[in-house]
Amino acid sequence: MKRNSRLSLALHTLSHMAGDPNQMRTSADIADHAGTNPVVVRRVLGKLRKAGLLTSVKGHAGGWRLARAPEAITLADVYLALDESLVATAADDPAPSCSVEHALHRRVTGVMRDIEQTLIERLAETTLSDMQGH
Amino acid sequence: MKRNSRLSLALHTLSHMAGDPNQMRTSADIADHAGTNPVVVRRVLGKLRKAGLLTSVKGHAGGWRLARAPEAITLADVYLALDESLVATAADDPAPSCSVEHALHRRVTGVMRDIEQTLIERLAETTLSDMQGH
DNA sequence: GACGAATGCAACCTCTATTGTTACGTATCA
DNA sequence: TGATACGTAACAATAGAGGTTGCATTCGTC
Repeated sequence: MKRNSRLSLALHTLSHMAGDPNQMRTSADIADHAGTNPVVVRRVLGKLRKAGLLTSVKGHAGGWRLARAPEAITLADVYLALDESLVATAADDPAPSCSVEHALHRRVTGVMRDIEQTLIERLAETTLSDMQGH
Repeated sequence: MKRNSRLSLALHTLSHMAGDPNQMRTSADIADHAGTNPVVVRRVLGKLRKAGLLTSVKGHAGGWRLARAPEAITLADVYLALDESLVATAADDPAPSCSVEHALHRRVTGVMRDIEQTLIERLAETTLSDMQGH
């Protein structure tokens, strides 16, 4: 795995879980299927848990499970949970001194923010159960 | 600069050029405005040139200029010229052995490809001249 | 209560991608 | 001929992500 592996891992895992929502899965099992490491899995799934998409149970017979029905989880939920803004630059550049450049800068960041927002709206139209369909 | 700096630099430069398409700009000037380095600028703008969005002139009084009218350059052109697929995993994972996992894998990559395609379509709706309007 | 299994989390290493920088070749125009 | 600017290669420095180990904590079972 290399690029966008977090999003890929999240989608794989969630899609897999959506096929049998009641089954509890351990990070070790998931890591085996994904060809990675339990700690890496817990790292990514921890973000999904914080976003309320998954629940985790500690201790013996513990593991991970969907927190909601697959119909109630959209790809936008997943994308936002991972908190990786693909398009938008997160206010990294210091505001330029020149006022003309400043206006230009605001215009560019505004456009990129719009694009990101549109992408999120499109993602919100697809749920995990939509992905299940053959 | 850190994340998506290439796309950001490209959009800044192109948007700036769209405001006065006939003026020739040197990589040094652009680098000054963008707060970076002439070589970095030439690197990024070289991709835009290969994609036919810019023309460059060597030698004395040389520099960079738009190759087409601002109305004829969309953000999708820019994105594709930079050749950085933000969403799609470029067939990096080896196909899983288990057939069930294989089907799941194809489903997930298909969804990610759709997402990328959606993003590109959205980008194609905005031109450089659209960005000029405040 | 003790033991095993699982998450939660921190620290670290390694690898890769990107940026920044220097240097040099080449082309163009005065 | 000389100044200017692109084109490109090579290298250092940095940042980010994945991988790994270790350990504390929690929960079920014996």
